[in-house]
Amino acid sequence: MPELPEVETVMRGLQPSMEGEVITRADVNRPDLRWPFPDRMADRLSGRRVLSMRRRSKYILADLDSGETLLVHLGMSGRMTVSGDPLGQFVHAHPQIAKHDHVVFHMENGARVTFNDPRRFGAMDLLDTATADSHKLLAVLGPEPLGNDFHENHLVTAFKGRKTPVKSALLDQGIIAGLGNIYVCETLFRAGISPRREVGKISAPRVAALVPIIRQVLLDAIAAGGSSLKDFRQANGELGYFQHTFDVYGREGEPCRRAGCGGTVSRITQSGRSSFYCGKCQR
DNA sequence: AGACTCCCCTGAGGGC
DNA sequence: TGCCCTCAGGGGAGTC
Repeated sequence: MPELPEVETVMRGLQPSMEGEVITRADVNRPDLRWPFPDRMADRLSGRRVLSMRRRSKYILADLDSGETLLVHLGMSGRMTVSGDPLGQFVHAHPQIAKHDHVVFHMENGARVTFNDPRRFGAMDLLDTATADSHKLLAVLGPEPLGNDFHENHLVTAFKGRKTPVKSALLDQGIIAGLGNIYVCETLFRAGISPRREVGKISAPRVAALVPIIRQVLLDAIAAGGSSLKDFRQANGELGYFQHTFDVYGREGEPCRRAGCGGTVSRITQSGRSSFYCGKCQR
């Protein structure tokens, strides 16, 4: 499910209920998600104040007053939703434990934050805040596409001489962090580049042009509250709606949206995942 | 090093 | 209605 825009949307939605607030109690309803939870996770969360929340790639990070940072990954089907807000800000109330509600945070302010993940590809961990960036899941990440470290030279260097298809390269979290299948497809459509194109054979100007396109695709998606296919929900339970503006993703057999193109959207499989593109205007 | 494949897991949707 | 098959937004591990 969640790529950078969805994780950013969830994190922003959680902030009003969690940032600066105390976790009175955490209910941990199973021993693991993708990996075992850290030792005594419920105890280490209970009574802690959340000092700040941020996003790195597809991870949500919450710095606690204990000197530890809670790391959350939503995997493919994970949701974090807020209910029980005493201000009535969140009308999506589900007071009972539903199927796949694996972790529930009870906030001192009355909010209840529920982590629900049917497929359990998600993850949670606790790390030392001071050395969080060197955590093995974070240390391997490339620059944030919306940050200053992501620029034309970075991509030109990363692509130089490599035979990887551009689809695979943009999915590589070590080259650029946070893109997933949907936004890579949409990016390549806007750039007019075929997903099969070897990165080493894309001219430097076309590589450079990817930078603002990637940023704009992500900003557009964040502004739309992310994309909801099957699973994604914002923290208040609402759908995102960027999926209504997909140019190629999920549009196999439908007409290309580029003005005057007249092509048809194709689907191919690359490294086990579907790529959608117009073979006529993406070269 | 780089490029594959497989796998973790549940649920939805299509064909019959 | 039900069964079986395929597929899904991520990403780590293992292999060549």
